[in-house]
Amino acid sequence: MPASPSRTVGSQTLARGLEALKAIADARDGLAINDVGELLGVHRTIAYRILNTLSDAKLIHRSDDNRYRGAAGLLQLTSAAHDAIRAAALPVLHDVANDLASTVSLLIREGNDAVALAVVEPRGPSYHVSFAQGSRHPLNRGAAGLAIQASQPPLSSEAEEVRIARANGFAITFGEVEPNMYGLAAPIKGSGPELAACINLITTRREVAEGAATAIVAAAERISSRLG
Amino acid sequence: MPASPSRTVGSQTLARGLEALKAIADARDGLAINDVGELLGVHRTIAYRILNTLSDAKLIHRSDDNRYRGAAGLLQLTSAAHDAIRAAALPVLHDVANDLASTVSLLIREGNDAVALAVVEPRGPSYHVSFAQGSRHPLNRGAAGLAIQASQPPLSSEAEEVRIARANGFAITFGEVEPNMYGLAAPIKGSGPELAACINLITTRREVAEGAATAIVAAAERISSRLG
DNA sequence: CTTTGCGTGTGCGATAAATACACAATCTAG
DNA sequence: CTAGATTGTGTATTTATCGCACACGCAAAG
Repeated sequence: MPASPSRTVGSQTLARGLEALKAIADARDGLAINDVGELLGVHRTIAYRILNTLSDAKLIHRSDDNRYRGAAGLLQLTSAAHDAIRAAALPVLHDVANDLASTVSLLIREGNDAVALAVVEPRGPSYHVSFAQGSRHPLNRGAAGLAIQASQPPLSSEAEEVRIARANGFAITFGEVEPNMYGLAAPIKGSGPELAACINLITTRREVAEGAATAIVAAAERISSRLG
Repeated sequence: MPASPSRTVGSQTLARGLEALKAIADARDGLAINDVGELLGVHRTIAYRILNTLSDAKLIHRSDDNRYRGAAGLLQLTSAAHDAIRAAALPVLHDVANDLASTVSLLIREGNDAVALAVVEPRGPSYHVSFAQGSRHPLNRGAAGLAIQASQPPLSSEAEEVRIARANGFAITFGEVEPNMYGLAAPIKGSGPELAACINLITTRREVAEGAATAIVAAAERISSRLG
């Protein structure tokens, strides 16, 4: 296999369709056919047929005003593979977020990224930071990446911080993902070899991060036990 | 426009890709390349290229065991158009579900269907019925369809039951969607002309349905007010 | 060690599917 | 009514897809 410097082979039509789908899902007020054609840089009739196919799949819906918006069929796509851990984690995340008045999230490993499966903000009008579910950052940056690696069996190639995190039961970092933000993460054990996960707290206040370790570790263990 | 009896024109490649995407998202333990090829009835290499494109879009992820599973990018597809009403409704739905120990849901109009944007089951080990979010049924069957129509300005063509529902502020039906199930629904007002919605309770017990009307109507109004 | 089998990734010619154009139909505005 | 903007469809052209052939890596068997 000659190391391929080029991009992976794919299919143009599908890629265009997915691009259109994402754009429509993101648009708060829908997109018209011409918007989509322009966005994709293709003839209007191409967009028309792509939109037809997406509509047939119930992933988008054409409203009476001839604009396309995301359809409820998108909700069915939330992967069954992640449903179990999400369902187990959400109530715990809510409790912790409210107790600590901070944003907490559930992250899993996907390739070399940590991605947010769920993000829960504290109830009420407190100041707190947040970020979008589905967002991702590299595994080698931030507390979440350390905790996720620590949730897996030790590797000879792993960094020193991972070993420390595994020994401590949690990881804490500052400014590695976002400037001036503390991250505190604990691995979720027993999530299986194909599902490495952690729970993560993010805050701007040092004293919150340092005082939350036991609560976060306990929450991770509660989630683990709910997975049995 | 001559009434077209044939199917809408679309694009084959995109349709196959979406079919693969749905199958993978549904599979609890992922799919291998050959599974996908067989499922689509196409050559393995076609599936391979489709899966590449879906992976590039971060909608699926290829794990170390070479199986494809739904990726967290799917979460980003939840339509921005529905985010506002979902976020406004979810806490209210939780409260009502627990208070009444019944499954409650948020439904919106999509064409001639009512589709479930959110389904919340009561906490705890009580007996209750449920159904999947994203599922749909025709607008002209069940309490939800009546309530959704009642949330819109009156039409001359609308059924008598819709007028009654609008006058009462809620609708109640029995066995129209599922046998032996009571449905109780209240329109959510002020959701805009392109977003007709209702809140719906489903139960097997007549006394629960009949006693819940005021609570459901109040919940619908709480959601309305949270949309301002 | 070699052989066999299985699964993955890629190059390439044939062809079916996507593309872009032309035109019809519909609606709104003036 | 005309003019313009938008949507939908038939159709020739062409390009992206298709499906095969083959190379590669790995693991179990001989």
